Amino acid sequence: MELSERKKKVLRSVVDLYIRTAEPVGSKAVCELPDMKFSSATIRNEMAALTELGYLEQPHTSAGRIPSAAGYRLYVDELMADHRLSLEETKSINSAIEDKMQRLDRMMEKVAKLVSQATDLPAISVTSRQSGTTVKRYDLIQTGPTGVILVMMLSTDEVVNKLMRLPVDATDTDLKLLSAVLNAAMTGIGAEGFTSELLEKVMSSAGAAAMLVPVIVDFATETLRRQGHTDMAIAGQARLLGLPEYRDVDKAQKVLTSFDSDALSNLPAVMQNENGTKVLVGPENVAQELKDTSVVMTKFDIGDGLQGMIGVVGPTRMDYAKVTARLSYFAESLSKIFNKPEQPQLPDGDPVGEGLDPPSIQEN
Amino acid sequence: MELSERKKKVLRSVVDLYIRTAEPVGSKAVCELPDMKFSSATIRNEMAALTELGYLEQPHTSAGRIPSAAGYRLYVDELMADHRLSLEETKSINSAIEDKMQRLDRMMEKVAKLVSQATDLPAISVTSRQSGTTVKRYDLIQTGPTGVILVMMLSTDEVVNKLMRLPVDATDTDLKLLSAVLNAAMTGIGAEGFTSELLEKVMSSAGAAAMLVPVIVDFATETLRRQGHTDMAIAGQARLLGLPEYRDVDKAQKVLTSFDSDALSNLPAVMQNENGTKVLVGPENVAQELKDTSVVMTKFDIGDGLQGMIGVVGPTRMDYAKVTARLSYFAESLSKIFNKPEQPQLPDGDPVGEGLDPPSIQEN
DNA sequence: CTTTAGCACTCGATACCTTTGAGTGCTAAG
DNA sequence: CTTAGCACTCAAAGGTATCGAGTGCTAAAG
Repeated sequence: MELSERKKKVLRSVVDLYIRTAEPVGSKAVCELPDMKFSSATIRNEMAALTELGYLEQPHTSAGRIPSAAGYRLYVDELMADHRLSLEETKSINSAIEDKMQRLDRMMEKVAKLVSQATDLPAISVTSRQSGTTVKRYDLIQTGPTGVILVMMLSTDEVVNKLMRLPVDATDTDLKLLSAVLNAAMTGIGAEGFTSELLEKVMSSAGAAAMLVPVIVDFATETLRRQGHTDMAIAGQARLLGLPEYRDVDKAQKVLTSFDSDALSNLPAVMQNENGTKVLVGPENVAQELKDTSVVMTKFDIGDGLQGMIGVVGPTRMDYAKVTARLSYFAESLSKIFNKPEQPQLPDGDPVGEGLDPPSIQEN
Repeated sequence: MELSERKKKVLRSVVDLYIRTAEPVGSKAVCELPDMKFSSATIRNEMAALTELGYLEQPHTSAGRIPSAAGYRLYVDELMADHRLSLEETKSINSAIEDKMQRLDRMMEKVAKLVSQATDLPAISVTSRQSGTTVKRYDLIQTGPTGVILVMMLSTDEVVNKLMRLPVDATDTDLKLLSAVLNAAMTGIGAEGFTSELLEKVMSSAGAAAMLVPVIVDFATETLRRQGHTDMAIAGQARLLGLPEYRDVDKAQKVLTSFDSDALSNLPAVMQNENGTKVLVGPENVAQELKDTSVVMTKFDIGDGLQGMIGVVGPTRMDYAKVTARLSYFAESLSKIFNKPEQPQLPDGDPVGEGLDPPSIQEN
């Protein structure tokens, strides 16, 4: 059943006001809004109806109304105005992302900080990698009589290295042999492929530098295993305490504690089949600790099988329009940067992420 | 002037009780302690004297006493019992540090988490590197027609790499030439040494792969600059909210916010000339935000010009004995691990870090 | 039929007051 | 020097009255 235009307008007003004030909204406040042409009594009737329909709730008889989860859903899906970013906002976001950073995890830490700043809420950034990474290529570089650097190039084109010491002298030829063996036998297989049989086989044909093989296999296994891993950074936790709903220390503590625990580690799973921005409202959320708390997450593509996500955690009352707008913009900027890896380039003036899917919302 | 034995005993009792209960300590509570053989009236007199001397304070007339900053100092310096770790405690610390981890920063993140767990307080881990790092050696590895991996070995023996793309085909010989030039001209100099004259000089003699030089110089500069940098991880922020003194959200927020800002970035400077454990008590602390808050930090050596620190942040009332004991033990274990880089090995059963300097304290 | 003004009612929030009790300092006796 | 006793202080806790925002309902007006 479709709501009347007027009901929608009232509902939107209530949500907007509640987002701004964090306090139950009364009929008077609504009817005093600039473009509301009805008296408080009429509004009262509409609000009573909306309460009946389950879009609003009443904390107690003589208080105003607050939006229910269903009310938020309707708001996010249909009613909220899309919040265009001002020029200054896009500028400050861009210049923040601009400094090219070298290491992905450092960068994502920084991004979390920026998102937190932009939204005034705690922010999360996640990178997760599909498993199935393999080593594409091994190189060994000799440094001094017993020093050897192992350089591995992964199937994701990421390059990792490790410095090793060799107890006996090894010639350049020994190392060339070893790397040839490694490249022949140990490329294109995942972490689970490094069996002890393989290890033995490689060692037997590896010549003088064979004692390096276990170290290499260890390192490779560990590296590949880590590749399937998710990596998460959180910033701006303190901002939570600035919000009226978390003046109650116990509530705040529950939420903050859930950051430290791995309550959020199933976020990637939840987002797996989603695209664009997803709003998780209220109870039965990713983590049970987060009643009254919503999570807004946006996925973006890093390339190379890497999956990036940024998001914020805040009260269900948060300003969804602003938050989703900023997240989308961040995500889009980041996507652009990652797709031109060598010369990070700013996305230009276009202020809103038009290419993204509309936000979807999940509730209950 | 030296305090009488009895005064010391009373002072110790007051601090101990206050640490346990977080509430002003009355004469009755003190005289009910097992080995206190005087009546509450006597204790009252002693406490009045200690207040006179500035070691105790009275929040208001009819409340008990709490230790002043001076009181804490005396306590930490002379009075506190050294808290020996139980076997389980050492075991759990060891097994936690045990999993060898590859990347230093990841490891320090993990360590912060562990310290936080062990002390039930927010924990900080810092690694800082003296500047003055240089590149010791360059290697170029060709991967496919246009792919090149740059591997740099730093004077700290750390190895970093970067994947680059070359717009034109380059032969193995071109790369050999380039790396020879790099090794000849660009080793042993710091970030400030990479001038544009040097860049030009190197480019002119670099042959076919010369266009890589600016990218390499950029990367090297950035890397070296980062080397002088401090790196910090914080864990367990939520634990702060569990403490009675931070039920006041505003206080808690101030402290937590100071984590996000760089208020703590001068910690390394403060610790520069200190060894062992340092206790920073109360106001005029590292960060002004941290009134009522103390920081306990322990330095340890990572080697290779790297400096490690772990510490906790908590109320001035924190259990110094326990905290310093655990920090020392952690620090010692970490030192041992870092000094046997290839096969991390557990420190064995010796429960307390006897080799460390006695804790020093700074106040005001 | 819709809108609006009026009004009695509800109930959390606030302010004010009282009570309670832990803790003190002082005095005087042991 | 130590201790029991006692009057005094003052924050914390609890109880009561008041206030007012907001409601639902009714009846009149459009």
